[in-house]
Order: sequence, then C-alpha cells, then structure tokens
Amino acid sequence: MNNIPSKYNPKEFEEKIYKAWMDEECFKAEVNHNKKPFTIVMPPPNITGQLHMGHALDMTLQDVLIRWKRMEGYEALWLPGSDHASIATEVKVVEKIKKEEGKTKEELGREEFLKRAWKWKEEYGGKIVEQVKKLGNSCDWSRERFTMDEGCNEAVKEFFVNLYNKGLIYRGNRIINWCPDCHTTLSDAEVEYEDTPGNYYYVKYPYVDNSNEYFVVATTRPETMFGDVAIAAHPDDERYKHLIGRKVIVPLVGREIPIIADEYPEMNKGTGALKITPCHDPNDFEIGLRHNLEQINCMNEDGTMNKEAGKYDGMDRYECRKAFVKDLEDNGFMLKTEKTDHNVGTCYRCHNIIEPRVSDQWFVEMKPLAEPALQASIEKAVEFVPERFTKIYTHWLENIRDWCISRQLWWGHRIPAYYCQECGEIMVAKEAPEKCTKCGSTDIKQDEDVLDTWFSSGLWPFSTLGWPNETEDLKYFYPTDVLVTGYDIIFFWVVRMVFSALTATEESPFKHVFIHGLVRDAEGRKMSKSLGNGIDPLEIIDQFGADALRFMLMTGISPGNDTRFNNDKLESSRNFANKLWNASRFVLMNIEGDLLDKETAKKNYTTEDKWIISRMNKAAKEVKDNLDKFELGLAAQRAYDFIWNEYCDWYIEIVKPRLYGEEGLSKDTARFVLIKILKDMLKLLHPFMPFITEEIWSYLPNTSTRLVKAQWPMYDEEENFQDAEESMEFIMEAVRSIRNTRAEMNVAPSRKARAIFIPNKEKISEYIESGAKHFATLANITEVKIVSDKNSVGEDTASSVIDGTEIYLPLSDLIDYEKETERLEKEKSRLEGELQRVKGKLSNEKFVSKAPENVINEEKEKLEKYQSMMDKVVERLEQLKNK
RNA sequence: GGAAGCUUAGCUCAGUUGGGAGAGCAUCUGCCUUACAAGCAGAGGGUCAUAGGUUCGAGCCCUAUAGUUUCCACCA
Repeated sequence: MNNIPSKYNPKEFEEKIYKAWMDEECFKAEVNHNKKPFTIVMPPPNITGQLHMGHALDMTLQDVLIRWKRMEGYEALWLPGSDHASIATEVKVVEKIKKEEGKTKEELGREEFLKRAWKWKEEYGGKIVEQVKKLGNSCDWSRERFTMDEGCNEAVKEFFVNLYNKGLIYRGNRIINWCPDCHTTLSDAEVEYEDTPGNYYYVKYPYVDNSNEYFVVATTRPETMFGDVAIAAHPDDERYKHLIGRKVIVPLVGREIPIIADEYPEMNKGTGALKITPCHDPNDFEIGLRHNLEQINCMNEDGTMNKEAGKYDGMDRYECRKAFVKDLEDNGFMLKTEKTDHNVGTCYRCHNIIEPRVSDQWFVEMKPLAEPALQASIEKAVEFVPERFTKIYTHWLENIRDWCISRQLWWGHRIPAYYCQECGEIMVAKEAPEKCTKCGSTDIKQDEDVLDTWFSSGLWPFSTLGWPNETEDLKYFYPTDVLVTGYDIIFFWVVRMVFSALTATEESPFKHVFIHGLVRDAEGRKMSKSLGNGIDPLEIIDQFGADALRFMLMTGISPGNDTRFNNDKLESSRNFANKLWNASRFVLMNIEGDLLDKETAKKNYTTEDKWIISRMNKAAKEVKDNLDKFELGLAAQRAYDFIWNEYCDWYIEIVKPRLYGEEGLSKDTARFVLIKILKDMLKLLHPFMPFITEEIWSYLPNTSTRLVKAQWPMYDEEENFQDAEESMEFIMEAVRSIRNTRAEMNVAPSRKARAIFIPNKEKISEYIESGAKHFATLANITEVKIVSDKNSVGEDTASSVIDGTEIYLPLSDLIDYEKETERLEKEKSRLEGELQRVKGKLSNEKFVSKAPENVINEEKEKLEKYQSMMDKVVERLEQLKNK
C-alpha cells in the first residue's frame, strides 16, 4: 500500500483514475437478467463545438444518477453519443471551407462537401468525448453512437417509410419559414423572434371605380405589395362592411384586387384591414386558400426581388422597401408612417430575418401523433420533474401544426424519396428502387434534401439501442428510465422523442423527464458567445479539479431552476474535497496494522461509536431518499453536512485520545469505526465526487473492488442507536455551551478549566459521567464534578443552563461579574421570548383542542424545559446582584 | 396577448405532506491544538416582496398587487 500524498491535488489522479475505470470496463453494461436495468441515454451534444457549463450540469446530473443506481445493484447503462446537428454544423463547415479554401459549398459539390463535414465530425466529435471524460462521466463508451451512424440512419429511413406508408408524411406546397441566408427551410420551433424597430406604412389604394378615393391599409412590409392579391376586412367591421366587393388598385403596381371579408383581421389593430399577400405571410396564405386567391411570389430564394417587382427586380428586399417607400411617397400614395416595434422572426442559427415562402416540402401530419403523446402524459407514462413542465409539453402538443421536415441542406439524413424522371412518380423506400414502379423507367433520382435534425434526434432513445432490429439491448434496456435535459428543448426534442417512440415502439421512451435549468454567469446573465461571458468547464477543472466543479454544480440547486456560476461556491466545494482528503489521511495514519473483526468491534462500541454509526445510517437513508426524488441538491448537502460536521468536527476529535492512547480494544474499536464510516462516506459521496473518492478508496485496506462498483450503503435498522444519539446530543450541547461561555468570558482555549454540573435527572448524570472525558478533549475541561445543589459551587463562576443541567465554570481570577450578568441577561431575554411563544400557544384553547396530540405534547415539554432553564438563570442573576 | 418561475441574512442560494428560520461566502472575536489556515472554536445578522384570506398554527396553501426573469403566440 502506497502512502497517500499529504496534499490534495486532483491533477495527480483524475486522469489516472478515469483510465483505470476504462481499462477495467467499469462502465460497461451488459444484458443481465439477474439484475434490473437502469438506463439513461445521453442527450447527444452537437458536434459544432465545445462543451459548455450547461453540458457540465446536464451530464453531472446524469452521472450522479447512474453511478448511484450502479452502486445500488442495477445494471446501469449510460449510453453516450453526439448529434450531427444538421444546419448548425453545416453553417460552421461552410464557414471553414470559405476561410480555408475560399470556396462555397456549391463550388465544392455535394460529395466533397460531405467529406469535409465528416472530417469535422471526427475532429470535434473526438474533442467532445475527451471533455465528457474529463468531467468523470461514467458512460459506456463501447456503445457510443452518432445520429448519422449506420444504425441511426437505418432507423431514420425505417421510421420515415413507416410514417409515409401510414399516410402521415406528405409532400405539399405550403408556406414555410425560409432563411434566405442559410438557403433552407426552418421548422416553426427554429424561428426565434426578436424585437425589431420598424414602421407602419399607411398606404393609399385607389378604388378602381373612383381613383380620387382610396382605401388605406397599414403594412410593415411594403415591398411585398407586388404580391398583393386582395384586401381583407372583418365582416362585422362597420367601417368596411359596405366596401366588400369593391376593387382597388395596388399603387405603382397597377394590379386590380378585390376587398374581401374574412374573420382573421382584428378590428382594433392597425386600420383593421390588411393587404393579402399569400406568398409572403403564413396568415395571408391561409386566407388565400380560403378565398381561392392567386399566389404571386415576388422574391427569389436569396431574399432579392424577382421580376414581379418590375423595376426593383434583383434588388435586396430591404433596399427595395426603402426605394419603393420613397416612390410611394413621391407619388402621393403614402398617407403617413408611424414608428413601431414588432417581433420579427429570425433564423435561430444566423439570425437573419426569416422570409415566409411557398414551396414544395415534406411534412409530418402531427395531429395523429400528438394525440397519443398527450395521452401518455395524462396516463403518467411520462412524468416531468418538476411537474409544472408538463404544461409546456401539453400546451405545445395541443397547438401543434404540421412539421416541415425537409431541409435544403447537405449535411444530414437524405430523404428516402425517389422521383421518376420520366413520369414524375414519387417512390418512398429505404433503398433506391431500380426502376419506376409506375412506368418502369430507370431514370430515377433521389430527393436532394435532408431531414430536419430533430427527426433523427427524436428516435435517439431507441435507435441507439438497436431499433428497428429487435436486439437484446432494446429488449432489456428499453424503455429507458430517465431523460435529463434543460427546459429549453422540451418542445424541440422531448416532445418529438415521445411521439416518435409511441409510434415506433408503442412505448414511452422514458418514464421520467428530469428538467434542470440554465447555468448563468455570476451576474445572472445567460452565458453566451456574443456576451463573451461563457466559462469553460475545462479551465475550471484544470484549476479546481472535476470533483469540485461537479460538486459546485450539484449544491444549492433545485429541479427546474436556473443556477449561477459562483466562484465562492466553487472554492468551498474544492475546500470540501480537501477536507475529505485530509480526514482520510488522518484515518489512514491511524489504522496501520490489523483491524478488528466485525463481531469483536460490535461488542466494544462506545457511545460515540454508536452515535456516529447511527448518524451515518440515517445520512445514507436521507441521501437515498433525496436522490429518489431527484433532489440532488439536497442529497449533496446532506452528504456534505454529515462528512464535515458530524464526522470531521465531532467524531474524529472525540476519538483522538483513544487513538493516541495505549494499544487495546478501545483503540482498535475506534480504528474500526473510523474506517467503517469513512468507507460508507466515500460511497455516499462517490456519485458526486467520483475521482477523489475512488482515489482515497484505493489507499484503504480490504477494498478489493473499485469504489465505482461497491455496494451503496443501505439503511440498517440494527445500526440505529437512539440512546447513543440522545446521549451524544446532550454531550455536544454541553460542549457547545461550555465553549460559548469560555469564548465570551475570554478564557483562552489553552487554559484548563473545571466544570461543575447540576443535572436535573438521573439520566443526565449518567450522560455527564460517561461524557466527562469528552469535555476534556473538546472543551479543555480537566475536572468534571456532579453535584446536587449550588451550595458546593463556589462564587466565582461563570454559568450556563442547557436542557437538563446547569453548568458552572469556576474561573476565580478571570471572572468579570458585569460581563457574566450581561451574558445571563441575554439568555434570559431569549428564554422569555421562547416561553412567551409556548405559553401563548398552550393557553390558546383552540390550539389545545384542535392541534394533534403529539404537537401539544411537544409544546408542553418545551414549556417545562424553558421554564426550568429560566428558573436557573433567574436564580443565578439574583446571586450576582449581590456582587 | 397567453403561460410559468423567482422575491428568505450584506452576497449566492437551500428550505418536499403547514407545527420552534438554514448553508456557503462575507463580517466580528479568539486560536499556526502534530488530518486539514483550502483549517478550528465562538459571535453578530432575517416583520421569509407587499396586502388580504384559509387554519389552533403559514416562508410553505388560496387571492390580489408590485418588482424581476423566462417561455409561447404575433412582420397589419
């Protein structure tokens, strides 16, 4: 056995420990029917860049759960992987190629572009894996997956074809969100709205039958007037009722368009009437369909105007707006302009303004898929933690619209649809058909587009376990137990996994959805690239160690709430690791030689031994109970409190004399208990701080297996020692009281003192007798005397009163009566407050008649206790008066 | 426009069936006591946002208000 280093230095062992776990395949799960499975599939990070603090939080939560369940004896599988992140990655790769090769992707061609994208994946995917490992995550790397690997691709094709055959995927000419910069469609969820300053332009549309009169319509987008096909007003709008059916001329465009009635316009917004441009607004598109209006597209894919815009042909849409507005003004068609702020949809990747656009795309019909997903939540097949997030889920599903899944990109799953070039037949199949099923032509081309990245992420929980094949893994590990993710992607992702799974596997993909918040910066701002306030987890690990980072992220958090990155908390986590390290060193220094056997030790447990064993037993139970409820913050706090306060501050200090004393049973028992509790503590803390606990574990005697595989400490009724706890509680209270008195009376810690106790019960006398040695150790009390009344207590004493006894410290030369009086007065007023409260309660008839009996009894006991303490304090104050 | 969270010590935050307000950091006092000064011991500090209500009893449940954050919807 090597000696444990005297300084805690995580850098010396974190990497080594992770390598050992990997070499010994500690994280590898296998189908084992003698054990229950526990499965988490990791939300796959995008391969677009580096891990951030949010990932660190997300993954630590998962790792805590998986390590804990593994130790509890489950066959725990945490399946890792990464996401190809179609558009996000493509944007980055395009940038890179532009920078390095000076080419556009079109210049490069599809095949060459994809080669570079795969190279990117190898490079960044690899980096991410390294980062995940640095955090100490216990994933089964032998099962690592990628959303575009062969198996996932198989699953995507299978799922697409299935949905198509069920009639749930269709190709349609619809209005979609178009990013003119990325040159692709976006789903509704991928559009981000940003407050943008703009103008209301009040434009005059002259009547066809009387060009001296005009109809005024407010618009924020005059450049779309080239696509105007009608003006709509609400049928109940008194202002416009009589005008329905008349025709106006689109100014400068010259087109005659009708005024129509439709329910959509809101009477109190703008002028109450709106121009209808079906090709450039989703609502107008719907109105256009209702009224069978023409669709006139006046823009190109890149956001420039087309020939419909006449002399503005080729101009950018915003330049056109400026120029056109000026022309309208110059020609007297502009009534007025008003400044306004409105929310404008932007691309979530490049933040350019979205242009609604009518085009042929693939859609998933959502209503039939949403229904079972809603049902699953109602039946609690999926449960959100905290529960309130169910609302976001149901709200989204209840208001769902068909999902546009085709993307005009190259990096992604290519749509398994094939077109006959001869007859135009559309064929959807997993493999390319050799010839047209209709006309027999062999001139067949695959759809150029790829699928929305969320289409494949939606299959993630089961595609990674082998679906569509009925693999052993799928049968055993699926459905998974819990999905851990942030609230920001509930509708992006969680919803899609649920309905995809219900369709493909007829089961909810996970039982619990454990939602966490964001990691914000120290000022509470969102960490973002543009603000430059992001904190790199790797730098923190480098400085403080992964365990400190993990523990910082775990403490003080509650499910679903955001948390701030806090340097103080980080330091205190590191200090905690250091504390554990030193406590372990202390134990190791004192346990050399043979250890006692369990039975002998048991027979020789002292009160303090039983106390710490009992406390450990309870701590383990409470940590487990909190983990069961996904209250990881409380669990971490409980482990912290036990280790630092009870074990280090009290137990270690208490047993020192036994360890430093003569060889013998007492010493051996203390050593036995020290190591026993240390082992349990390491287990308890291991899910939170895996590295340091494993490292310390390796120095302990009789540890044949790795800590990661050790048995979690179970609550054991035999280790529940209520009497010992009571006794120790009393002694600790007395010690605290003596220390307090000493400190307030300015008695140096090094100065020895005597203590005289006047207990009020036989039981208390016994506690004092058995605890006499502890007063010496913990409060430098060299002589303990128990007396029955004050007669034998000298005059020059400082005193205090706790539940069960009066304590006198003879301090002849040091006693300052004024100070002593002051102390006791303070105590008196505190007790007065307590007594008033308790008496108030007990004299309240309603309380006595309605409160439960145990509560009343508790209050009665308190009354007795405080009254007795009060009596003693008053008595002592009387004495002091005469000084 | 709709929905939700938050408001507790100087700061950052816990507080889970309603029953004597907690932690870390900061502050003050005393200690380099041979595991740890990244430490030990002690102390001070809170009308739990405000106003009502339910209850014997509210930080916790209900209603309203204020401040704050977030999500959804929305280019008239």
